[in-house]
Amino acid sequence: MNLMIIDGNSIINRAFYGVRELNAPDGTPTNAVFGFLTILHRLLEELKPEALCVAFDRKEPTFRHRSFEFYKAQRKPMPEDLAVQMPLLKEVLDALGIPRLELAGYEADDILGTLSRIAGGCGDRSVIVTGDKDSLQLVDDSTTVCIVKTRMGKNETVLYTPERFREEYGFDPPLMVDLKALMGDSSDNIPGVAGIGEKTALDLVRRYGGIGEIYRDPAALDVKDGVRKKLIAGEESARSSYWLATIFREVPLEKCESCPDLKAGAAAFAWKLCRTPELLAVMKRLGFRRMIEQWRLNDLDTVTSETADAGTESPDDAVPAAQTLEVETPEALADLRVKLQGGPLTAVWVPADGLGDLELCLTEEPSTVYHLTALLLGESFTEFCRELFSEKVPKAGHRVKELMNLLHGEGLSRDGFVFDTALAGYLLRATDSGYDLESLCDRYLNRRPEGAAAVAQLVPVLREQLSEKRMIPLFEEIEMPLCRVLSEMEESGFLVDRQALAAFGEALNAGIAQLEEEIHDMAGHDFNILSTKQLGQVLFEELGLPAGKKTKTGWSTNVDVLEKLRDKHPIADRVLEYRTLTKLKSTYAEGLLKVIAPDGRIHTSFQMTVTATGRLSSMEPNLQNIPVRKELGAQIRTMFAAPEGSVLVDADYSQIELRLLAHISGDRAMQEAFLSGEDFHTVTASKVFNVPLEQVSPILRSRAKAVNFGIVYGISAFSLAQDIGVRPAEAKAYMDAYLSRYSGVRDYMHDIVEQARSDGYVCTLWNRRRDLPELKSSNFNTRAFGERVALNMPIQGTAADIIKLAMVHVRDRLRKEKLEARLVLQVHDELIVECPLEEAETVKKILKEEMEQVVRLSVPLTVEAKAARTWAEAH
DNA sequence: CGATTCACG
DNA sequence: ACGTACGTGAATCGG
Repeated sequence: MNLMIIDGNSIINRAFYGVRELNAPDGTPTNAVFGFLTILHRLLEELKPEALCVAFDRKEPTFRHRSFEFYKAQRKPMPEDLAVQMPLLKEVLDALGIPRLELAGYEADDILGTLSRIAGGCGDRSVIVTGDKDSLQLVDDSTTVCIVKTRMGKNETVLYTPERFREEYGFDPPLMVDLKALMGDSSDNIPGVAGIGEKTALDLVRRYGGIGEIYRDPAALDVKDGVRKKLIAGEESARSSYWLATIFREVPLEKCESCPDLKAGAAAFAWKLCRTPELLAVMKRLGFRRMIEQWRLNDLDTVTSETADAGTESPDDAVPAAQTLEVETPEALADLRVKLQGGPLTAVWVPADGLGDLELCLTEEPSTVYHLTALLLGESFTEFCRELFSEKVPKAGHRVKELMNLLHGEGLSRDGFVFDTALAGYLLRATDSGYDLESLCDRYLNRRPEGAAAVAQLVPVLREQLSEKRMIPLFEEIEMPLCRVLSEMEESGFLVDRQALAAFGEALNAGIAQLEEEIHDMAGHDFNILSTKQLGQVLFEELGLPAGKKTKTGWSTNVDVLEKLRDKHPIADRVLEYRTLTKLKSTYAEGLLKVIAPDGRIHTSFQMTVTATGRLSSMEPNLQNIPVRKELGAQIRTMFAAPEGSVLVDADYSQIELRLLAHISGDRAMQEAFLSGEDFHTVTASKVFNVPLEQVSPILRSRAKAVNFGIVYGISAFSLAQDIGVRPAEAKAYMDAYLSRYSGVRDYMHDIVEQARSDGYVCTLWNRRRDLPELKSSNFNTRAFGERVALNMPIQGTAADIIKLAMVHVRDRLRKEKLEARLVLQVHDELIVECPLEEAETVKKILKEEMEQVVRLSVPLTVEAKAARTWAEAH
């Protein structure tokens, strides 16, 4: 028989840190239980065990086979949010009928070891499921260990048989104990031998075996003298560590509460899923709706007449299921029209395929859905829509900007939208991966009404949460009005010169062909230059060039690496050039040609709910990454133009992020630098390198510029060094000088991280928020990442708030002044307007005014605006 | 479909 | 000892 034994503590721990925050309808955290069950379900599918049990730690000091000192120094206490889920998990396991084993004074490990030993003795096979590698010592012919890892939110499992173990470690599983005795394990408070780390320990065990062999005659070992010394000095510690690392396989399991008769071996734990009403009730209470479907818990296995239809409780749905009313006659339509007139907020749902039919739901009456079909209602439907989609009827929708695009396409107005459920969802949790209606319903309603009813029922919940987080002004004054601005910009599009673009693409071919030939000649054979793998082989194996950085899959061949090879072999330059040309050709020349609409213009779509910082993103195509930095690429921008008789006005904020750093940090020196009107990077260079302003050389200025940007990103000295090509120690000196001259920035960096740690999030000036669970991670890199984000997001995000608000103001001003001018593009700190030649001066003035005056800070915001026929010239 | 590379702010 | 900057989207390769 096949027995699966789960290390309950270890798996629920993994689950807790691996699964995002989740709550039951009553607010109890449930992420760890959810994660545990997800892992369990997957393992049941994969391993199909016939018997099953879960072991838990009970480390009360009634009996200890490990010494008291180490007991005291146990790991940190369990976080509160996890602790409250332990009883929940046990309750769910009981409902599932899965036996639990725990015994005061023993760890789960010991129980796993004992049970697998007993099962093996009865001729049964066991799989131990756990998240840590301690249990690998138990691997033998009848015991496999399944290690569950959480990587990037996904669970991975590795199944260790003795063969698999030997392959990876190079010795037999029982020697795992010896390995730990040598190298120690800080998470388990096992000291090991001082000075011996993983590398040395692995080497010793592979070559000599266990500590018995190693200590038999240390003098005879073929190791460095230093290692021998450490080994000899640490013998006692090694021997006690061995004892500590050994899993105790003689736990008196029969003393466990409700332990079945172990003489039967694995059969004592025979298990299969029983879909009982109790189980269904628990899962419902926890709000695990998807899991109920996944496990088909609604198909109850046991039909019990009394409990099934008692009807005494329905904890899940406080709101009755929505009822759909077909509006089929002009009279019914007229009635509905009257209902809308009092100005109640109306939720609108339009199916993806267009305005053929339509659902409405009054938020005051959230369980009645009105369904209208264009075909059935004919003329009166059009009439009705004209009124519905007007200023007079306040409306809520899901993805309002897209809805506006659709409406505008049908000749209807974009007025009256005051609530977007997707946008609200985004503001509340900017790092989620998507905001489709189903996910929002799962998260905020715990039920899944459809279409208009979903929107109507979400509105009050989302509004309440926005209000609680003080985000209503951000939502109502910036994001909602922006929907319309963006919808208009997408409709406008950006004119491109199709012929010039095509000609440019053609012109690249000659260069590409020539470079391809030269590269193949230098390599001595043909290969695919764009294949990193093949290129790596040619450069580093065949030509024997020094390989630099490695990636997960092989050698890196990126610009940094290739630039270092420039002096070593002429092929490097050719490959860089080849990459440049093919990128311009495929991404820009061909890519953009493909998306020119019949009107000769490119209509990007702006995404409002993608970035974690509050910026917009642009896709299909991305017009926010059109080349500019290098000469050849910048030619693409000459093909973005205004039509005959019109011009483009380009306006961009200068150094908005650094100005925001000066404002937010409150650093006087930095503020004064901006107020002085001097070039900011030059002033910085003068301060950092301690030279008079007029003696700042271009190289010093560019280094200071790199430090300025680095600070905004939360740089390390190492990366700064890499960026500007100096030694890390030198880079560190620059940063120290910078932070002592701008000491307010140093304080800001410290304070914002502290604040983020205690609040769990950071905010912009408009209260746009980003949650930072990374700061609580046990992983150093994850935590360091969280700290950099805490520094950067308020700055990048406030810049996003500012330009978004400016866009709304600019658009309103252009309309109010009855100009033909229209916004066509935003590129993070830059706005582009197309207008008739004669409006150019006015538009320049309006852009500059509206952008600079949108908010008053402790430093001025400055905008440079210029008009020209092409984007290249205007920028 | 994940990884790599490179275009932008 | 770690592993090295924030935020995006598109094209391409290769499993």
